[in-house]
Amino acid sequence: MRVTTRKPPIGSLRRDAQRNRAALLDAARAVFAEEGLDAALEGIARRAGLAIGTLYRHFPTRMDLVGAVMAEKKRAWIKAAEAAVVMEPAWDGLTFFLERVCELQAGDLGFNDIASMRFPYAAGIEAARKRAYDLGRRIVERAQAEGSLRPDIAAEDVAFIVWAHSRVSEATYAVDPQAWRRYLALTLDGLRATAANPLPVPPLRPRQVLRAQLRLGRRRLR
Amino acid sequence: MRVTTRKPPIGSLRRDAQRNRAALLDAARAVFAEEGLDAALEGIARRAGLAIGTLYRHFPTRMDLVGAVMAEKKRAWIKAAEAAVVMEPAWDGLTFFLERVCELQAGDLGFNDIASMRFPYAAGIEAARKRAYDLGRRIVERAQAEGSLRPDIAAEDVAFIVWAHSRVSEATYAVDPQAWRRYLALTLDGLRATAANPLPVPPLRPRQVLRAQLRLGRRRLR
DNA sequence: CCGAAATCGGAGGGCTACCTCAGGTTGTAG
DNA sequence: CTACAACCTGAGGTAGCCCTCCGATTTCGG
Repeated sequence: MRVTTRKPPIGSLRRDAQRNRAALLDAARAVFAEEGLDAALEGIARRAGLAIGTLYRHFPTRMDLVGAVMAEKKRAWIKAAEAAVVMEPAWDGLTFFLERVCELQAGDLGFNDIASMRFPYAAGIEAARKRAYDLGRRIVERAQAEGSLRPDIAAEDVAFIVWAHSRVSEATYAVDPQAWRRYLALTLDGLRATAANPLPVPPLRPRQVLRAQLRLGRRRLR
Repeated sequence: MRVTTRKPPIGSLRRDAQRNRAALLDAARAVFAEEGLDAALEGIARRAGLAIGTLYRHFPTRMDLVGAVMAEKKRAWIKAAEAAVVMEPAWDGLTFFLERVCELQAGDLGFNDIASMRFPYAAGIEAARKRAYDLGRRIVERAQAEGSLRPDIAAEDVAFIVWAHSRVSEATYAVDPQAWRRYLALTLDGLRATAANPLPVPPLRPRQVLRAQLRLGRRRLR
């Protein structure tokens, strides 16, 4: 007698579970985009037409769901940075990077949160942010070496742009989905070497950026 | 028989009520500053050492409390604009105005909300914002007439700065209370006529600014 | 077509916040 | 000192959300 019992491949899901998981991700994508990462999980389940228990079975913690929803955007973020860091002239790399990040942020409050806060217990997200910020540093330094980016800027100042943009797109996206481009262009004009006037205070230190990112999070999650 | 009953002057309060009202305002000032205008009213009452019913007796709606707490800052806002609009050169008026507004926003999430959202049912606040925005328009136009401010800016673009700054100071204030000055300086460098490069999209129309302000509010209040 | 395992539903307990109101307390005019 | 209006309290009803748990349902290999 042969034991032909074939277990389903590890990690595979029953068909209904696959369907439900996909529905949850779709709903979460939409809701997180509209409301941010602090959206009500019950609302997501409702929108997916499923019970709250099902959501928790698939994603035991909020961050599990967030991680799954944001996976693609996270990859796009890194890819943009990797492309930007080898562009020539380096100024184009900088503008490409910032434009791409802002594009990802536009109309997606969830990704805004990803880009501007920290989530100490979500390793995947933290890794992506660290990678993006490290690449950002090199992008900045290359543009400075080339002479196009004002030399009194620090890589840490990029965080300002991300924070600022998150609010701008939150306000304007529904009203004019392209409006943020105008604001980003103004910002870029202030970053050119030719625009430089003395800055009143030194940049944040890397540690301070991290603390500032945590601060944003404290208000809304967990 | 003479009726000598002297009613207390209209609007005057019993001494204990005066004390309590002041305590509520103090607590609300602190809590709104830390958490924004959507802070829990029960937390404010708790912090004032009073029962929630007392808070509601003094301030029947949240906006009554907000209005009372923000009165001074509202006046400071208008005063800054009125001073700026007659400064010479006009560029100094513009920078003074923006710096002053950002200073008011810094470390006060409540005033950030006042400056960047709309509250259709709070007439006093709406009047102040309208006045500030009207003066802002003249400040912008004067600086353009003088040639110091780039001509492709619209008064509506000032709203971008307020929105952006609200997030920047939210993130950074606790970590470095002066950091926002650096970001504002960068922004100003992008506004100089000498920094101008073509902008990709037209400014928001006044109506769109109003709608965008409402949008920010929808997420957090009422 | 059966039965075990996987999955699902949704009630339920816990929490926090909103806002109201009836009953007790306090300030003050006279 | 008194009486009453003004004031204060905090329990209580409503609501939304979190997260868990277990009985009911569904899937799927054999």
